[in-house]
Amino acid sequence: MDIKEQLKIIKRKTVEVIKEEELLDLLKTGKPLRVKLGIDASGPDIHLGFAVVLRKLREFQDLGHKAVLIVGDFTGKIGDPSGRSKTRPQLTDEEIKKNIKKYSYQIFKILNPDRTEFRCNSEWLDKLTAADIVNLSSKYTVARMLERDDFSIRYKKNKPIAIHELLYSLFQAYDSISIKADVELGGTDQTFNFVTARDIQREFGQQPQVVITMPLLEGLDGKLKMSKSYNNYIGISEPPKEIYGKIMSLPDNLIMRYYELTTDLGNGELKKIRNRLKSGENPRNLKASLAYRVVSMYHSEKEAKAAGEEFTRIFKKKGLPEEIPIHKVKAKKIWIVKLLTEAGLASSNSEARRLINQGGVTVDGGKLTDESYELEIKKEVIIKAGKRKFAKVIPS
RNA sequence: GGGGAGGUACCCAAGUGGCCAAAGGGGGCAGACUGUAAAUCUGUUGGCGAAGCCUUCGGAGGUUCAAAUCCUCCCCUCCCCA
Repeated sequence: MDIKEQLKIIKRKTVEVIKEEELLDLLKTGKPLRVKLGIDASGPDIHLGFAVVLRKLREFQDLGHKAVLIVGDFTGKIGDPSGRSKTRPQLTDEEIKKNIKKYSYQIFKILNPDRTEFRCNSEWLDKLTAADIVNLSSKYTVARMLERDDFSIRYKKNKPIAIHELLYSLFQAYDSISIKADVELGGTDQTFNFVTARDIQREFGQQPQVVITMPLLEGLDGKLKMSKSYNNYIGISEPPKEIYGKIMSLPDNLIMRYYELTTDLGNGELKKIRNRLKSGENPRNLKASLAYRVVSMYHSEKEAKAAGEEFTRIFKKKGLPEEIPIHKVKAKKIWIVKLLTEAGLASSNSEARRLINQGGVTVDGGKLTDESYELEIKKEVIIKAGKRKFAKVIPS
């Protein structure tokens, strides 16, 4: 393919390419490029935000380049030695292996396995001696580290920054050296690390990597970036109706953003959708077709359709879902509060009481307001708690 | 090493002997409304089958009828000086 054409594809929907001329030169060589992407060894769900980056990586693969996935198992194994971060628990080799498996299952929904190389950074980081680490850290200064937004904010706010956090930045750079990355891909929040890597690579006599950053997708709350720790994410391997429902719960002002970043629609089609929104079409419909698209991408059109129908049934028509979890009860009579807790509709008796008092509980469609009610279990009964939780209670 | 300021629930943050299961905000949940799990408004937000009790304000002890609050020791963070 023509190099200009390649460049155009690569640049689509990116935020920044550092530097474009260098990328052009690399493309001109005609060799498959090594495109680095770092992933977390703790193996969380891959969400739509990360998928933005993965889909870009897939585009590289389709142009004949190689994806090099770096599993951060070194940092994973150490955990956070200061114990400050709960999100960095210590992982064993076993767990890491399991996580990689779990990861690849999700990743290959997007990437092409034939052009993917999985590497663990403990491969080279484990081998570093104290002398190596001193040498590596001599290549960078504290002042430059503190330029990083995240660090400078914390520093100004008198929040702690542990020294190993600074080191981790350097280790990431060292990853790039070890795998001889031509390009590194990631979200805009990673810019600093990626650029640091360029400097360090130069110090080690290596051609600096080209840095390509992608926009950060906002999460369900509409404000913060999508992330597991904010619990505002949509995982690509979540069940179809979860993905569908979560997209329906997006704030309306995020509709276009999601169309742009989570689908492969081109400018023409995006424009059409933008016009439909402007002309006053019910945003609900546009969200529904977005949800349909996304579910189709990661599951199938058939499942997307089913998820859509289910959504209409439950929320528009206030009906019942297709499948309702069954809860068997032995006793002839049971206290409603206890039943809600046992059936998993409430996490504690207190919460169950709250639900009842707030009018969130119905039994076979009838609202229940007495928290001391004893329910007789003679036949099958459908309990609904809140808008989305159901249980079918049957005598056993 | 010396001096100072701090550590409160999911997060931020008030409270400096009883009225404190702990203000306020964020987030979560529920209800109303609707176009939907949008937006907006209202309510609610430790646990235990009533009263009452139990656990929770960095940790361990102590004083007191009573401790987030006072005392002792310890751990952690930040600032200034060296």
